[in-house]
Amino acid sequence: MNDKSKKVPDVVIKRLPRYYRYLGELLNQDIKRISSNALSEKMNVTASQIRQDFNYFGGFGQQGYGYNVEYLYGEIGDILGLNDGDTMVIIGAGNLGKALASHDTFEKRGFKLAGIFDNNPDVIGTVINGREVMDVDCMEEFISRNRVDIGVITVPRGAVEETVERLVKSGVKGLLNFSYMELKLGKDVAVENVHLSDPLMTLSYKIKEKKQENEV
Amino acid sequence: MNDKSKKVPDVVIKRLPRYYRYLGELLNQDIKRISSNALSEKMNVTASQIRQDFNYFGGFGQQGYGYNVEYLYGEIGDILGLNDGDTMVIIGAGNLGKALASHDTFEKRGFKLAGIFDNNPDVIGTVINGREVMDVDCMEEFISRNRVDIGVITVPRGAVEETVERLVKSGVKGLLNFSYMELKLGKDVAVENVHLSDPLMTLSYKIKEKKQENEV
DNA sequence: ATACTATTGTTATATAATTAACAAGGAGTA
DNA sequence: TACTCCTTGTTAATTATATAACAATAGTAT
Repeated sequence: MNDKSKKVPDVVIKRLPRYYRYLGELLNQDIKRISSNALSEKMNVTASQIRQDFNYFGGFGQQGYGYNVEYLYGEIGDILGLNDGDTMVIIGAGNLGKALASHDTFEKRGFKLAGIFDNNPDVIGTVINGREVMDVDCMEEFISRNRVDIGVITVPRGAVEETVERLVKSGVKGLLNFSYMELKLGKDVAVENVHLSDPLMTLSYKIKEKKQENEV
Repeated sequence: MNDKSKKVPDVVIKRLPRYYRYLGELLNQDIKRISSNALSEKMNVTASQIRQDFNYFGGFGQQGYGYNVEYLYGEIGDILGLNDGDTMVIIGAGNLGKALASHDTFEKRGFKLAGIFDNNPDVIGTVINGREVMDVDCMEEFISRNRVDIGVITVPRGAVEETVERLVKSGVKGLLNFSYMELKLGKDVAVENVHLSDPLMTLSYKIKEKKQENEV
C-alpha cells in the first residue's frame, strides 16, 4: 500500500492512457489475467516499470497470480477519471473539429460530446455526426446550463484568445487545445496542448537519423 | 563545440519542435535576437535546459549577445530535417484524413503532401483541398514513382495491418500512425504513433486532480 | 581603447526516473 | 494440508535528466 501524499510524477500519468488502451485490447481478447512480465513484453516496457507505476496508486495485483485484467482496467480508468462521465464541447467546426466530433474513441473512453459550436453562419445548423452545429454566441449559456467539463479548441489562430477567455468564464474545468499557441492558465483550469505537427517533426528527425546511420 | 558521438536523448528531440514553433512566432514578430533567459520565461522552461539542449548540437549562440532568432530557427529546422522537403501521402480519406490533408501546418513545416488514398469507390475521385483522392490500389506504384518519404495512416482498425505492410514494402521511410494500434517496426522504418484520445485522458486526470486539491 | 556587462558553453551538482534485486505471500498442486 | 513455484510490492542501485554555477568571451558604453 502506498502513501498518497507523494505526488505521482507526470511521466507516470502520461503512461496511464497507454496501459489503459492496451488493457482494453486484452479485455476484447477475453484475456482474464496478465503478469507484469507478459505485459512488459507486449508493450515494450520493463516489468519493473509497470509494477513501479501501478504501485504509485497502491498496487492492483496479487503475488503469484499477476493482475486481473478487468479489475486493473477499471482501476486505471478510475484514476484517469474516465468513469466520471465528463462532458465536452467542441469549439470550431472546421475540418479538425468535424474529425474529432466524428471520432468514436472519445465516447468509447467515457466522454460525452454535448455540443459543437462555430461562428460561421454557413456552418451553424449543419449536422455533424448527428449533432447540429450551434452558434458560438450561445456557448456560454449552453456550457453553464449543461455543466460542461471540457472545452476542445479547434478554432483558427485569430479566435483562440477570445475563445479561451469565454470558455474559462463559462466555468469549464479543462481545455484540450489544438490551436497553434501554447496555453497556460491559472490553477483552476487544466490544459492539455496538442500540436499535430510536433510528431511529424519528430518523425522527420528519426528518418534523418536512420539515413545517417545507414551512411556510416 | 560538442562531440557528435554521444546520442542525443529522446527527451531533447521531443522538445525541439516546441522550440521551433516558438522561434517561428518570434520571427513573425520580427524579433531578431533572444537570450536563453528571455526564451526561458516565455516558454516556461529553465534557461539552463535551453542552453544544454542546444549544446547537444554544438551551440548556436554567442556570449554576451544570445541567439540570432532566424539563424537558430534555421538550424533547428535543419536538425529536424524540415528543410529536406520530405513528401508524404495520407492513407484513409475519412474525417481525420481529410482534416490532416486540409491542415496547413504540415506544409508550413516544410512537408509536401503528394497524395491522398482511399479504398471506398464513393470517396475516390472526390477532391480534398484541391487534391483528388486516389484509389489505394495505385498506392504502391505512386509511392515508388514519387519517392514518397512518409505515410500517414488514418485508416480504420481492420485495414491497419495491411496498409502498414504495403507502405513499408513500397519503400516509405517513416510512418505517422493515427490508428488505434501501437506500431513498432524494423529498424529501417521510423514510426511515430499518435493517439488522439491520450491527451484527453490525461486532461481528465488533471481535472480530477484539481478537484481533489480544492476539496482538501 | 578600455573597462564593464551580458550571456553563452560547459562542467559540477542535485534531482528524478528507471532498472535490478529480493523478501513476502498467494496460487497451484499433489 | 503442506510444499513448491510465481509474481507481486518494495527497497536499493543505477542511470538519466535537469538545475546550478562559473569561467570564457563577445558586445556595449565610455
